[in-house]
Amino acid sequence: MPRSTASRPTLAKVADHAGVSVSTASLAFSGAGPISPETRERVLAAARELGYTGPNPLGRQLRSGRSGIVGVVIGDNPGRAFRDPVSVQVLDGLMQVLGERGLGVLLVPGLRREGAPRDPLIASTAMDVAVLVWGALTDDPNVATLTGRGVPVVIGEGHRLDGAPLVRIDDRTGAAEAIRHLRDLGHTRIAEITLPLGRGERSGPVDDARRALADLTPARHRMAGVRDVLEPVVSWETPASLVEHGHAAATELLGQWVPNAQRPTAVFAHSDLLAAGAVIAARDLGLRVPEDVSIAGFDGLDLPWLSPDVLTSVSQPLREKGEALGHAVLGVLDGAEPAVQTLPVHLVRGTTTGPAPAA
Amino acid sequence: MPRSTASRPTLAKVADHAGVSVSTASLAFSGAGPISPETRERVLAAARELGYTGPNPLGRQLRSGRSGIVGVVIGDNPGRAFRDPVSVQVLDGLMQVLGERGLGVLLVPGLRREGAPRDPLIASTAMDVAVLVWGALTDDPNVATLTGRGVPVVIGEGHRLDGAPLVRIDDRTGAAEAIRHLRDLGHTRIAEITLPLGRGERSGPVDDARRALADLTPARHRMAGVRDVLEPVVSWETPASLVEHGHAAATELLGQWVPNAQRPTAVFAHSDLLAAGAVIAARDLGLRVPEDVSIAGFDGLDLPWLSPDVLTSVSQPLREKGEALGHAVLGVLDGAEPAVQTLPVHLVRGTTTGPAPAA
DNA sequence: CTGAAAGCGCTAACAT
DNA sequence: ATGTTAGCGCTTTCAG
Repeated sequence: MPRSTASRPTLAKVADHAGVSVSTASLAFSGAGPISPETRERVLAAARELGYTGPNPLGRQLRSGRSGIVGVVIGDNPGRAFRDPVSVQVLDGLMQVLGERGLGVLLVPGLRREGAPRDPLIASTAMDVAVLVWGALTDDPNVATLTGRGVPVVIGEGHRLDGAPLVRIDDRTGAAEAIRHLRDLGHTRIAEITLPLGRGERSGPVDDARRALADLTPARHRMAGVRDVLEPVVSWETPASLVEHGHAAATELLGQWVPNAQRPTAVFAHSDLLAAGAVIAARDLGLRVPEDVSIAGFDGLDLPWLSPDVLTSVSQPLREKGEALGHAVLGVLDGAEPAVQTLPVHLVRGTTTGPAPAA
Repeated sequence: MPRSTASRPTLAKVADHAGVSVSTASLAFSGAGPISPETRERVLAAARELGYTGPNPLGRQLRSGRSGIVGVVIGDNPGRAFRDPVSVQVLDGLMQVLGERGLGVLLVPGLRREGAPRDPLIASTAMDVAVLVWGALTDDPNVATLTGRGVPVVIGEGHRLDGAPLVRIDDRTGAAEAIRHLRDLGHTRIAEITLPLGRGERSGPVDDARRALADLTPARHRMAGVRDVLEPVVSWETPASLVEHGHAAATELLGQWVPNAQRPTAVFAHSDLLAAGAVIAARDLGLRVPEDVSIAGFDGLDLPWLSPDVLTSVSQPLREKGEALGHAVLGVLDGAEPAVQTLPVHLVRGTTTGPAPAA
């Protein structure tokens, strides 16, 4: 067995040992051409003897011009990106599809902070395609760097980009459906807890000016959907889709209300994690869900720890979204025309929404 | 702006355009040699004109023999691996350290199922080092494949492997500490909810024979730590560290007990997610925590959704573990001697453990 | 079916 | 400080 310090055998050595040419030896491994079974076996035997485990990927990559690597650009901070089950399920579907084609997924942290130097990985790692999954902004510098390098981009969230496939969900319709559901239950004072509208961790009420500036598409489109049905009595921005931020926001929205009669009777949160935080906040405030306050979310996550409550939520097909992104990547590699694909969402009623309390 | 279909300019073209040799042009980008500021600027200007954004990583990699990629082998299933906050935090620390050295992290799914063909990525993707973070078994076929290829391995969980650095936590001491805490509170009937002992999703009671076969180190060592202090009245294996499995296990352990007087007064779970499931199960059974039953976990996660309860838990330094793994990887690349590093853990008391109820 | 030859894009000796 | 040269390991025409 060769020591790790020893140089590994090369295809040339194997060919030599088997008494064939390198090109023939190459064929024995790739199977991409005619070769007699005997020669093939002879080459493989020689390889076995020399401890050659297959063509060096680096040589293959340079020759073929492809790395077999798909960069997945995750937002601000890896820890945050993966703390969110939404991201995780999308990634899962994506890896599945890419894995079947032998493509590896490279995690690339995007901008860490506003104005921070762009990640060197974005600027110089080998990748055949980059997938932007979380929070691509208009004029995102990462996008500029990548396309400048000639790395094609697939957008999994964010604005349409010329020449790049886009996979999105029907945020606006979904949000509208949730609000319509609440309105049909008799609710008129509905509060909204939003996802982040842009970079810079902000929390607090959203006014029309701020709303007009929203650059992150999920929040932007879901806010629009809400207002397709009615104007929320108050809209509260959170810095991230985390339970604790939903809790904090709901505590503001439900707890500080004087006089009590003005308190919202329903809360629509832009994510299930935020909604779950709101449910817990309601419990902590001594409010019954849904008798005193109805709460609906967005994502359709399975949250066993919210037991016995089951969130009413706009369910989005997360794995499918990942898979669709994967197919979009394959399409790019195969030279297909970039397309926009919109995945449907639908409201799933749980136990956290009910009729508005009698005035 | 060149179209994506057009071939990108090469260093040779840039050198030509700037009127210098390729090697000089290379120096202008790498900075790894003497070059006059003027020439350098001339080269960069030429590059700008031609839309050359830097050396092609594929060429560089082949030449230098390094891919700049670290493979992170995740257990069975990506979705599962990232649903667990423990994995995520470790990954976060790892990416941070590697990112600072310009190394990218490639996610590699390990065995999907028992007997499934090994992932082609393991067998043939370019990586300078592989990190095994989740559930490496004795004689793990992935490990064999990787070392056979000459890819050095760093173990983040699992058995010691000759020549490979190992980063572990002090599972056994931590578990013992948790049990000692419970015993000091007067508990004698303590039940245990374990992490998976091996492949194959199993759930049910663990007897001595099964325990002897445990191949996954976290469960193995934590079980040993428990028994350093006392023998649990019952030990229940789960198929994965998920809230729902903790819930199911605790429902068995606490609910089915006839006569009631035999019911365990405390539960130690091998993970916080399992423990959280146990807390919820206790609530669902109408048991007060900690008055009727004390519950302790392992990991030291922040679980805001368990509010108002705060888990008593053996806290492990997850980010630090990831960082230590990162440094171990750098060590391997720098030719350092492989070492074993054991990180300390410590018990953090929350609100879920209290004195044993009076008989 | 097999072999010879060219070259993917780059870096690192070595020579100047 | 710059240029010349020689590959890194492989795949892929193109001949035979």
